[in-house]
Amino acid sequence: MAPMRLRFAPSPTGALHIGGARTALFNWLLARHNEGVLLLRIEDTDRERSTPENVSQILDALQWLELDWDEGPVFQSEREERHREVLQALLQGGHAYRSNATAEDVAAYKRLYGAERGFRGEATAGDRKDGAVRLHVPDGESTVVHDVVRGDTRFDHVHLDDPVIARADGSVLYNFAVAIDDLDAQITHVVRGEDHLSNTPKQLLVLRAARALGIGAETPEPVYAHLPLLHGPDGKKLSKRHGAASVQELRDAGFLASAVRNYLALLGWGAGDDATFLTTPELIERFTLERVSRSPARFDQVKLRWLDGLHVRELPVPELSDRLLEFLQLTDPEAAVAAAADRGLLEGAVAISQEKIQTLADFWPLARLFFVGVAEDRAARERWLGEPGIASVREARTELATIERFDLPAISAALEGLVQRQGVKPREVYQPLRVALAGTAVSPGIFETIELLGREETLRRIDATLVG
RNA sequence: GCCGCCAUCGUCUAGGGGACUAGGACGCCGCCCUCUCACGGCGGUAACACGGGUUCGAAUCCCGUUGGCGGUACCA
Repeated sequence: MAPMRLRFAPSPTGALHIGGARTALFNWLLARHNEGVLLLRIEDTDRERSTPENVSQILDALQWLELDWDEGPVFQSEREERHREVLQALLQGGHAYRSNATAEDVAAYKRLYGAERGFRGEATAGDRKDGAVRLHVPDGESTVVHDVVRGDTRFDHVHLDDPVIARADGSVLYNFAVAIDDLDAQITHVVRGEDHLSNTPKQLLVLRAARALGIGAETPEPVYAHLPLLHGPDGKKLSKRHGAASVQELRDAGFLASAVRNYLALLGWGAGDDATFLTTPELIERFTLERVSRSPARFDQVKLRWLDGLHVRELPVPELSDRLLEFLQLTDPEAAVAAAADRGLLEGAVAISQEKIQTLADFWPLARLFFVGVAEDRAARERWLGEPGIASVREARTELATIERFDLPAISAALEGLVQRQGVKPREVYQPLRVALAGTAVSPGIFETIELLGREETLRRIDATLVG
């Protein structure tokens, strides 16, 4: 059996949005699940908006998501010659024609014939070469789109305008380019957002006109699958307003790529049982088009945070440390330098912070005390370092200075003993100590923190507190 | 306006005529654990948009209404 051939075809009009990322992911999962081929095609026929910066943004986003492709990237703009060739064939074969009709003409037509009749242009007389190229839509017929997730949808031609497939200057438009490019690339499955469902009959019409002329006649029509759209938490179209709307923003907010893949896969697709935490190999193993749903989903960052926490906890410490370093380099270069200075310390801090963070962004506020010293938090000092707090820290210092081996069991035994002897609540001892060592009221476990800091540094910070 | 798609807890979803007094997850609330923050455990809150059919029986099938979204560009 011929391999499944899929494509992801973003238009570089800005950052890769979450919806686009989801489409890329589904194509990728499908390709990997079926051992097929994934083609990356950049749809840059819109010269105004397609900039090199936008292209690299998309490539960066895919790379970060760890979604690779097997062929391409193919730039649609580089296929101009082929497009003109097929366009000529369509023109000569009588499937398309030049029309001088302007937008105003079309509007006038609709006023005249009512909104239920699609626009049919007049072919420009003689051999004049000006005017846009329109595809001839056969009247009185209809085109049925067979869609794997939606079933059959019939589009009656009466309602369809003869679509403009090329500008007056001969450059082709989206619905033409897509059909020809998919045909030439022998794409077997077109998987994309539902916003393209209404475009599909036009593309099918282009495809069939070309095939009628013998162009790609041996290539079967692709199978279509239109994915439900993604909306913001308010049900409206996803935008910056909703927080992170692009892959870059997700990365900068400290999410793990594996968690983003996991979460995105759950939007419009379900494993069937109640599996929620799914590793990427599991996603590949279980993903099928048949389980894609038809209704739109909302992007909810709260659930993504939860899922990210699960993925953080699954990562081996060395790997999580690498991710953390990458993240800090991106968002806080100074912190990155400090964190990278001592690998052992970094991994120690990561190990005792791992189950307390949900995203990479949560790490530094919790563990900065190991790398850049005591923080300035007035409220924490006032709350915990009053008379009794200071007294308690002084007691703790004596304990910590005298234990033999400065390790976790000894430290916890010493401090627990102190709590018992003083007959106070544990927090009355631990919180002042925490503020003395971290400067803040939040840190990893106090015993673990002290052990990692080491006796010398622990006592030094305590002394600084007692003096100050 | 016209054409089309969609419609189960606040959110993601399971469900595809009787197994549904509708299941799971996130969130939220309460309790437990507890040195902070988290994690974890237990319990709770909460939905079949509405109206007609079809059927012995409908969340599941059909029609309509409403709502949301998409398309209707010499954008993609």
